[in-house]
Amino acid sequence: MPVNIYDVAKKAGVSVVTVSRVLNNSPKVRANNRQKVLTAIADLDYQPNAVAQSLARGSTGMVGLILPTVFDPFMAQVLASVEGALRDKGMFLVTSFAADDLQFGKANSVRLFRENRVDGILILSPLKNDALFLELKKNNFPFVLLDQHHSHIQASSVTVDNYYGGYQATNSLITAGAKRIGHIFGSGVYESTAERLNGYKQALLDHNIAVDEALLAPGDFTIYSGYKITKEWIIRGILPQAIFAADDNTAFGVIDAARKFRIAVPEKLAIIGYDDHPFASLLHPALSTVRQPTEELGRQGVELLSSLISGKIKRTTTIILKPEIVLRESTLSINNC
Amino acid sequence: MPVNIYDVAKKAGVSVVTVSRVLNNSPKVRANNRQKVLTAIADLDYQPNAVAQSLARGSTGMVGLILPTVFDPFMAQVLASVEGALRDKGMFLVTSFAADDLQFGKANSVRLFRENRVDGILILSPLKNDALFLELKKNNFPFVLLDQHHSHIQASSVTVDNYYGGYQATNSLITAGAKRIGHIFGSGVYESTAERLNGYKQALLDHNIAVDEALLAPGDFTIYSGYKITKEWIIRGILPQAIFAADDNTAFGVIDAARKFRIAVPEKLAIIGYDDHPFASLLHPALSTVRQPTEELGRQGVELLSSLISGKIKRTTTIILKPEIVLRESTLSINNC
DNA sequence: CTGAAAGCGCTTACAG
DNA sequence: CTGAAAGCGCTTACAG
Repeated sequence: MPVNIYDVAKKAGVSVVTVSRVLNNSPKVRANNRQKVLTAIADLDYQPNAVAQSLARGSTGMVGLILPTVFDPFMAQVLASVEGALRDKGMFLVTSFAADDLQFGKANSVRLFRENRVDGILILSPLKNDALFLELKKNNFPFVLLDQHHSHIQASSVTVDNYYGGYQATNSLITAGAKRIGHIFGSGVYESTAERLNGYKQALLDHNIAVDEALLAPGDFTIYSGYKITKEWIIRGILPQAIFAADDNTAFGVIDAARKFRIAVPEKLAIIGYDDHPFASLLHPALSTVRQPTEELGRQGVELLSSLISGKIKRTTTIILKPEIVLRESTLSINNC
Repeated sequence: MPVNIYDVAKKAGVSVVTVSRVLNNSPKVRANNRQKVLTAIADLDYQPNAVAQSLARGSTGMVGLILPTVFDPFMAQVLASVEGALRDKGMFLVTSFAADDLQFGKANSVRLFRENRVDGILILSPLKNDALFLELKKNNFPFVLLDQHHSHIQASSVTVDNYYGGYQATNSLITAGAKRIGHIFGSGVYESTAERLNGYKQALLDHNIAVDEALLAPGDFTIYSGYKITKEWIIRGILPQAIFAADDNTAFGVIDAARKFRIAVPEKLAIIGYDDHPFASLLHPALSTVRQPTEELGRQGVELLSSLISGKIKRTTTIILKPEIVLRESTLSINNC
């Protein structure tokens, strides 16, 4: 039923080879013939079959993105960025939400490359998955890690400097006038958690502020954890003047708790989050935060992967991006008495 | 380099036809031969090439999802649900964020099916795109509309009853004791806006409450629009006792404004939103809302599309799902004086 | 139950 | 500049 390359060739009065050449913009086609082919294509409303092209060429023009979830604004932003970058290249995106089931051999994400459905894979995950990485390496399949670097296994990656982000966030609190600064950090399994924490500590030390273990508490990137810990600090009477929250969700919880106990933000409690959640600038008080370069993360990831696929780059490449501080109402200035 | 079906056949001492049969679980293979093939597959770590299978079979095992954005929790939930449903079927998802550029012939989303990259397409969009629908129809390509129905063009769809949602939301406000109930509706371009509005009006009428045009205001599904309109109502001294917001974003804006003007929620102002945003249950006061059956929307969409692809269903099918009221703090009970 | 042959719709040397 | 032939890696009647 659908028209194929032979129909076009017949209609144009040339061979399929010539049609193929026109399709692929080969320069060595006589102008006259090119025109005949173009006309036939238009008349027949012909569109080449990508599956056949993929088989013949040995590449599909599709890229896989493996990510744990899309309910996190950071993940969603990178996803959108990756899709946009691929679209600009005329490529397609196959998404696989599969943080967990990677261990199974026939996992969706493993099939993705083992069955040659895509030309390369982007892995956006704060968690390491050695089984997947090894499988990729064993098959010599092009892949790039996003927001994660890996020391054990040679792998190209694009990451964001979490130490820098943690340092700058804390620094902005110090600049606002705070001396006692708490930090609610994220889940321990993520590397970013330790890196942001280290940045926090170093910023304090650089300003001769001793690290107070009582003002360090483990959150889990949820509103509730921010709420609970802040409430606890308030009740125990050790609420600091400022809090650096592991992410904006946590920060929203901190604000929620402060409001409940009628503690003025930022006058009595300054807060800075991380990620620049869509709500950060929209709710009151507007939340200061650390914006991650998600657009660039996605774009650079696609560029790097493309180079790996085309073979332009052979060796492992690492790109480190810097996050950006965004100051809003929640860190305006501390009332220091 | 990668091992193919001929390598397996040779190793197993059978023909590729037999290998293919084992791969496709054909019953007519002698147990002995099946075992030899299985062993060879395991030894060689063979995985069939999906591209070649697609070409030979005429189907790819991939489905496309076209959606405008992933930054909306409703969209994100449906996306996740679709991916899960496809995964369960062993199929893959190609995502295309393309609400706008559908008009162009070589748009990413059009190439998706014109180039036979997917077996069917799911369109999740509150906006009509006749050009795309017609193109799909013309090519006789299987597709299902999600959260949208179309009267002009015959198309299968899975939708959610917005009239019912609007009616129930308003009804819950009446039940809570409110008489003067405002409604901040969504963007006019969406059909859901008019449907929810109609549900709102009918609920009022059914309780002998006249519709007050002054308490109807156009929002645009943003926090800001909810904030601005509520503020205006407060300043003009016409703030109603309760507000049905077009979605949770709008509702968050309403709460934000109420807080700013120190109007107690829900005592002085009851609020119900729509969508059950992840934050709805986490911030204080917890927001009452209308939860859409996103999981089922995605699952049913995939099922319907599968039936269309396999040819089990030929004619246009419409499935209408009901949303569910979720009552929380923001509508607890009105202080009616 | 098994396999030789043809076919899916393209692209790519190769020869002219 | 052009096309006949082979090949990409599978599946599917068809004959045995």
